[in-house]
Amino acid sequence: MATKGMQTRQDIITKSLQVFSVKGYFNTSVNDILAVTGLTKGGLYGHFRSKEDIWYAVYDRAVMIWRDIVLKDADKIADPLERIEKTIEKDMKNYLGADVFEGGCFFFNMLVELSGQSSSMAGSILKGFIKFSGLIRDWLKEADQKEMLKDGLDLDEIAHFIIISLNGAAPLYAATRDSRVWKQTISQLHYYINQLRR
Amino acid sequence: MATKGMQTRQDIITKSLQVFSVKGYFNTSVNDILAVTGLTKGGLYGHFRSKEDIWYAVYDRAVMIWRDIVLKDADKIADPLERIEKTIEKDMKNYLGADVFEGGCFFFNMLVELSGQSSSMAGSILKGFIKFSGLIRDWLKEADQKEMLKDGLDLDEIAHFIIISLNGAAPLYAATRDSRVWKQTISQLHYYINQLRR
DNA sequence: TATAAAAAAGACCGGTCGGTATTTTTTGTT
DNA sequence: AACAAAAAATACCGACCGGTCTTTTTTATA
Repeated sequence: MATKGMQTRQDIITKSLQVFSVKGYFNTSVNDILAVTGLTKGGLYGHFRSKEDIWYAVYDRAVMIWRDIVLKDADKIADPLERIEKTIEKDMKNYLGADVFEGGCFFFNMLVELSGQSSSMAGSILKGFIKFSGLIRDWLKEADQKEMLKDGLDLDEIAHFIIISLNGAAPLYAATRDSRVWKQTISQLHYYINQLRR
Repeated sequence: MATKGMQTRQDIITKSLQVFSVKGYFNTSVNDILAVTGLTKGGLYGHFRSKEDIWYAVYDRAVMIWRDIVLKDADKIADPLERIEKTIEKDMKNYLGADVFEGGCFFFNMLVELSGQSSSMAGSILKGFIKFSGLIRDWLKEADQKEMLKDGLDLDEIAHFIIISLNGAAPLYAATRDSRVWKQTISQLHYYINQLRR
């Protein structure tokens, strides 16, 4: 029944994701998307009602891709600190460093560009970061309960700081394409986390 | 001689800086700048030849403002590690947290938005970050020469990491307006730097 | 206060923006 | 192969984009 249409829809999302990640939201025109998909206005707007609609579909896809790379099988690592370090490594090496999105980290790029306009789009992304931060904090809490951490640490703050460092690395790598950026970030966060150990 | 004109030119730069920092480069239209300056097309284009020209003037101004807040009197602090910590604190508290630019960190926002288009504009900003990173590294080197640091540290890597963390904090604060973002970043970088001490 | 130069206003340019309505083509099913 | 429905193409819309040109107003100086 709905086979060809669904394929096209998925293709629009896949291609638009790359364009958005490189050119940003505002500087990507619908015509850019038409050029990259090979469609025409009518063909495109048969699948999406607006450019913003496309973006939301793209965002959902990006979340799936990221999660699949960074969080997959994380629960199989028993040691919570090792789990955190492995997640950091995946985020830097397999996600950012592997150029999964041509423009660097789709989420962070979009947060920067859209938060000034305080739209609901920026809110979607922010929620994602808060969720990721909460996950790291839960893992830290788990490590704390296993008495692996020093006393008196602010686990929320530490989780935030890790997210912040991962975020900060993304645009610098995207701008330079120098793999040292993410390699050094892994290295320094490894050092940082080791200092938390009891 | 050239008094009124210069005043207007400065006013255009001041107002455009805020608009660019909030709306970004592409989503800021020349009409936005006209609205905020109260000028008309003719009036504006008498002072600048293009939107990009305005941006470069804005960038130079932003550098001056940032430097004046973050680096002023840094050389008066004898202890290099203390100097680094004080600089971090100024960058977070007096620059980012003081909402000097409405949209957060002008430089980082612009780097994110413009690096995808690989224009010379992104290059200008990147050079600035590299310079800042080099400054921190020099200070670390100074600390190392004074035997304040542990052995075997990669000072370049550490400098990069500090810049990355400062950068990562900016958009998260801009999006949330939660002062904990920059406060925690100060706190965590303080902790991190202390671990470098011999 | 006359005057030339600087500054600003205002009308206008071609091109592109996101989006719509209608027609044509392709698709999957009988 | 017929046919209805889905998909895509085409032509078009008003609004806005960055930028130019000419005219009017304001400014500083003599």
